[in-house]
Amino acid sequence: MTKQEKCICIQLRGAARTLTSYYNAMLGPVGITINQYSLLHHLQELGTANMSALAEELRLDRSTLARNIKPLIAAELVCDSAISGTRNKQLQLTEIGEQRLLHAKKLWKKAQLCIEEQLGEKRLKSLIKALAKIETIGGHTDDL
Amino acid sequence: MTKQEKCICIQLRGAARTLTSYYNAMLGPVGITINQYSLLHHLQELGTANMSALAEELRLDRSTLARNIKPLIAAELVCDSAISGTRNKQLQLTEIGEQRLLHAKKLWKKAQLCIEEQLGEKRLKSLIKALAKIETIGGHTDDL
DNA sequence: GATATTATGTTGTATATACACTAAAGAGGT
DNA sequence: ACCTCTTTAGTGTATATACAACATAATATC
Repeated sequence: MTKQEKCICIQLRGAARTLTSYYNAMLGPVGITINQYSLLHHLQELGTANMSALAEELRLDRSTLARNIKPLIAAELVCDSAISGTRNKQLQLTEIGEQRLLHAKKLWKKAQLCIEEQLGEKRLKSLIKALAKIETIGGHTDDL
Repeated sequence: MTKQEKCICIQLRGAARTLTSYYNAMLGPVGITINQYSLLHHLQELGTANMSALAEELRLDRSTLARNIKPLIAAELVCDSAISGTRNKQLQLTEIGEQRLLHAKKLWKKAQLCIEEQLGEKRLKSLIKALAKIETIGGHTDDL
């Protein structure tokens, strides 16, 4: 083997798809995706947040968040408790959202542990480090 | 540090987004995305292929490929040389497609090398291995 | 207080992705 | 030739993602 001829980006994207599919399958019984899980989880951490704050927390574009949050609001897992007439939203989990997240956490943990085992401690550590390094490319070195 | 509390899947997705954005920026001058680059590249390798074969090569759903290939056909980088009335497509690069890919390859190489350098040989190798391991999860152990 | 600037959220457009379904072409068996 | 089963491509729907543009609210500046 001479060089790494295959595109690192494409390989990374492929692995992300595969892993997403795995987590989604594990979360199937709760009826949310891993992406939605992440959104709910971060919102719970924040307690309350407007779109901008939540988007920043999730490292997503505001417009992306606006679209991702729609099905969650429709399913009443998230609500906006802002006073009418104000532009600044007050997003938070609903009761149903809290319960759903609680349930999801168990399944998430199972999935996470399973992947950790499959990878092994050493490979996991180096993976996390490599991913962190990649995140520093092309800009945002702001937080942390 | 006790455990890996952050979701591996979400971290992987984030890194994939970041890296995609980087490759896309590098490919900007050619006017194609890294995803489209991958499509063109694989199609060139195959020479000629129908949708199913190309989708399998790319590890994508046929319907995904159908959508991804549309802008490339519209831009006349890819064409279908099948006889009219036949269902089986004969996809291949056009002249423009070949030229564009040739140009893109140079920029891709630059991006790839830059990332390889940033990661370092050791981290790169372990990353590739971890990604390969992840790809074996949840199914397709068919090829290789 | 009026105006200029910024923050905030949404919409339009485009790519990326998959599952379920449909339509139609091909292949085989009788 | 006719019928069946499979292959092949495309559509509908849904999520995920970002950039550009916009409208309006909030804030700062004068």
